[in-house]
Amino acid sequence: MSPSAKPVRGSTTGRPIMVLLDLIGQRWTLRILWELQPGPETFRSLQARCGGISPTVLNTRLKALREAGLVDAGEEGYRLTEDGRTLGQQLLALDGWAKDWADRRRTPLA
Amino acid sequence: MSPSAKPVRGSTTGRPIMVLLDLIGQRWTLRILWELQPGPETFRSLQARCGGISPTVLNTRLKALREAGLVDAGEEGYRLTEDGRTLGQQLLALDGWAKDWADRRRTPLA
DNA sequence: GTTGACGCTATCAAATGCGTAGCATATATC
DNA sequence: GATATATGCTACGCATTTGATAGCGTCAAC
Repeated sequence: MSPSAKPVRGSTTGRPIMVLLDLIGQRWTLRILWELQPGPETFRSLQARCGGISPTVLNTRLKALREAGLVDAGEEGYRLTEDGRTLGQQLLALDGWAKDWADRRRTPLA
Repeated sequence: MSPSAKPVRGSTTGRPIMVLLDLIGQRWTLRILWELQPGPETFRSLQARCGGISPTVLNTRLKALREAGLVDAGEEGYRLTEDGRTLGQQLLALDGWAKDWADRRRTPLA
């Protein structure tokens, strides 16, 4: 049986956004995508970059990300696919948002 | 002591993006933000919208989201704050991306 | 042949999430 | 006052997920 035969946690609609939210709403998934943005990483270097994430979880996440077509494994290790990179763009936008958000939180009333 | 004194899971850097990734990289968090976008919801209606999420988790997430300043509770129930709405904008962008992504996955080679 | 790095699995404990029941409050209806 | 309904939310016990640690099998260097 396919190991990707999970019925999608949060929803049964199959709507892409729900599938995506399910995927990235798992611990470490977004972080892994984030850390892969600069370039390929080996399993162990990626593990280090993610602050010592356990190999069990890292491997599970990498499997899911590969099945989702966001990551693949080449000679240089794991890297983002084309889709992974465009999703990474969205994360960069989030990064900008997060900075403003943090500023706003430090200065409760603008 | 503040109940928000969690040391931030994924990272200890305190970088806003990491704080954000930690927050939204929890099951249901993104989904809740997503469901609140159209307008305020009561605890129970929100629970229903999220496909029967357990009240335990819903309450935990709502607390975190309120502490993060993304959600607040008014007369009409829970609703997005200004920050929550702008983050919601990012999610809308993600929605668009997810649709394209799903299309691409159905058509392996464009 | 030993040392080191690699990807990854095994094992078990701890944290998190879930389903169900139900409390306390409020409002409305009798 | 008793009953009914809806609210937000907590308690409990079990299931799933995550986590830390150890270590295997492979490979290249030495």
